[in-house]
Amino acid sequence: MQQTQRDTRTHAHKAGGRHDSLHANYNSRQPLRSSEEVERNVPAVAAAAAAESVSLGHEALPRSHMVDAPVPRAGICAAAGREGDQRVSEPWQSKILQAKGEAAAEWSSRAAARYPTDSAALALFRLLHCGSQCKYNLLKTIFKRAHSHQRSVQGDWVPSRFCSITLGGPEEVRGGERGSLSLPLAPSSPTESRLASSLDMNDGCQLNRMATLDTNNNAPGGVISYIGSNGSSPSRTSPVSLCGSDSSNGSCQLSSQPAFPSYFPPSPTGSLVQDSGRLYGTSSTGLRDDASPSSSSSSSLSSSSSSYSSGGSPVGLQVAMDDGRRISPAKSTSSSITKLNGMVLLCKVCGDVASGFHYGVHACEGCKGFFRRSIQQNIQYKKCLKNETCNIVRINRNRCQQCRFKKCLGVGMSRDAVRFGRIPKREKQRMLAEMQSAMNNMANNQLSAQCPPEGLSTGHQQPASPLLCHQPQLAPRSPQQHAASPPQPSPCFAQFSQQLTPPRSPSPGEVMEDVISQVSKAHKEIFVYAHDKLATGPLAPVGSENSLSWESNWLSSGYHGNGPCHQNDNWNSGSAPSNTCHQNNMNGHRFCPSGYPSGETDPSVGQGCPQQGEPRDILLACPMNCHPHGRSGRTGQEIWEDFSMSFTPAVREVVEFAKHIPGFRELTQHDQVSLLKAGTFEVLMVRFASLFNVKEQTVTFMSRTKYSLEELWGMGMGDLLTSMFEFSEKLGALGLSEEELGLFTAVVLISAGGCPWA
DNA sequence: CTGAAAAGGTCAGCTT
DNA sequence: AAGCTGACCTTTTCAG
Repeated sequence: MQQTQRDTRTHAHKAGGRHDSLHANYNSRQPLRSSEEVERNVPAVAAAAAAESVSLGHEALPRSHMVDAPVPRAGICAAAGREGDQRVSEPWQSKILQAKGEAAAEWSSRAAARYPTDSAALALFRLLHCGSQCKYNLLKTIFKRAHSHQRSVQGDWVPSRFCSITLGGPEEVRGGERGSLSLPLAPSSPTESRLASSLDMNDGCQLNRMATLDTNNNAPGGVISYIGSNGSSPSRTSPVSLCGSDSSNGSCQLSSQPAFPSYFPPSPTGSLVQDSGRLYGTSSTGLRDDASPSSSSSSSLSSSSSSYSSGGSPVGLQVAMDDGRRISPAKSTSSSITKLNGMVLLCKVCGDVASGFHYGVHACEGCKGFFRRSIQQNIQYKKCLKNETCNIVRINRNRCQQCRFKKCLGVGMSRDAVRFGRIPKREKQRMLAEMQSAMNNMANNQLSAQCPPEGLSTGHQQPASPLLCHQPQLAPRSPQQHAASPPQPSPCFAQFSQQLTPPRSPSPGEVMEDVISQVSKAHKEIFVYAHDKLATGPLAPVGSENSLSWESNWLSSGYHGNGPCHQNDNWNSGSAPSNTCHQNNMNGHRFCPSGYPSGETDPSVGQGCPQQGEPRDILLACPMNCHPHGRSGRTGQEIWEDFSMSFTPAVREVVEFAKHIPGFRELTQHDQVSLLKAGTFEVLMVRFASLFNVKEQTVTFMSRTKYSLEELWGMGMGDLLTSMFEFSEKLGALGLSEEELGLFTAVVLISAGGCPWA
């Protein structure tokens, strides 16, 4: 059959050229792009727009909404079977729950009305709002993706959420064939994960620079290899060079890039590039205006880069350095090597020399062809004999097709790039215009049927559509533009349109895979410390290299001991918070308490926040806080500022992550804020779990200081401390992969504030 | 218009 | 012998 197809294609090609072939180019498929088809993709596009804009960012989600508001009883409290913080006001709880109910109802009805066929967004809607069974199935899916190490999912764990995560008991369930695009796969084994984690530090887009490619080759050039699960795939997709021995050649040129990756493969989350640039006060250098992969792979990645004739395997490969040295390319002259600052980029799938940026990742010709054939011919590969744990490297990449394909998807190769090919820019704009128009119409219809969404305390005019309201983050547009012209596609938006859900009706499995893909990818890329701490199976020992890398990420991503280095940070723009009562709210969870030495009363209770001049009494026992005891010479307000700012990046990441959950941005801002208010703390609890060393009964803070249980009790950490230890133990015992943790986090966030399983 | 980059196509050689 | 791989090639798109 495959041969038949192949022959057909070949014949067609020979007879009438590529445009007559089965896989004719995009132009021949243009008729498929009807407005309805486009509209079906609106959720995905909206997600892209969400990625692009940051309406729920700083302006739209002021501190008063994010932190000051009392958070409903955290699921974490229930994690240990304890009562939640009774100080959380009932009115707030009911408000949140009501908001959630409204959100869910509206969400579901809206989704059902708009998208009669499954879309990525709808799939998640359904999963999260169609009832307990669906939720249960989702979580089963998560755990079916568990890897070969032992774990268990107790049958009744879902209803009580965290508290039901149990220890022990093997469950050997492997997921089926993956069908997602840009799906970051988890490392194939905990050992590999930990290894990768230990390597993949700081910038999350670590590259392994091998000084030489060939022991016989003294070329000082290097290879940029992606370090990942299998030693060749990255935890991130961003190639950032490390300083090498030939640093004079600019191998450190990228060292000024933010720790938060400034380069992502084309995907919805490609917007992170821009967002991160804004958030972390650094300019994004990885993308040109349209964020096309080409630019990211070559144009910007390596201003000094060049493609030159070479090819072949790393063995014997001759590397041309920037100084022009070139040593006898081993193979033909048509295959090129992708270089970055004089170093060779390797295939993310197998570690071979990458020939370019193919389907969203740097890949070799072999993997490119393999992936293309897999998609074009929809090949169902034989099941892996090794439980899908094959390590895909150059020398054995042909041994297991299933694992190779899985790896291709895992490192971010896009199915849609194969399906659609390259989409002309004008076509992207046309599609965007149609989508925008559709969104406008829907928004108008909604507005006519309901009251305008509750405005946030931003002072901005509330746009009708979440999609539209995100535009202010982009270049200002004239009223005429708003009224008449379709919006100029934002860079990442435009890029994402190239990877839309295909016009055909995807199978439910594919839809789910796409949703999972988006969520897990967002989780992987947004939470800068996700992959090296939490996603690698059992929790890494606190204080280990991993935990330091986690902290390094935080530190390098904008936070420093002396305060944040963010720019355009409207939450914590460097000014002293006029109202720091959010700490008291956090204190309500007794996790980040304003602890006071025993015998002293907490002056902040009922009186607002500590005033200047009383720093000696302030204890902020939160892992995020580098200086829980404060520092000499600092006023109480400054200490609170420190603490506030140390928390900001974490909260921001949660918000960013939420925006990347398919369909989340379809909610009204009110609902989004409600969910975030309810869920941010819970998500952070999940993330903090890795800082709790159950065995040693210690917690490692941002300051890299390890505190014992007794010390923490002394700081005023309450019952939540115990709960967190229990939760950390249970969560860690699951050994969730990064992908699983991402899905879990999404569920926690969207289900926050109450039991979602009821 | 041109060059670069990324897409799809081809087919000799390899593996099963 | 059939199927697969991947190096090489052609085509298409886009930025300058």
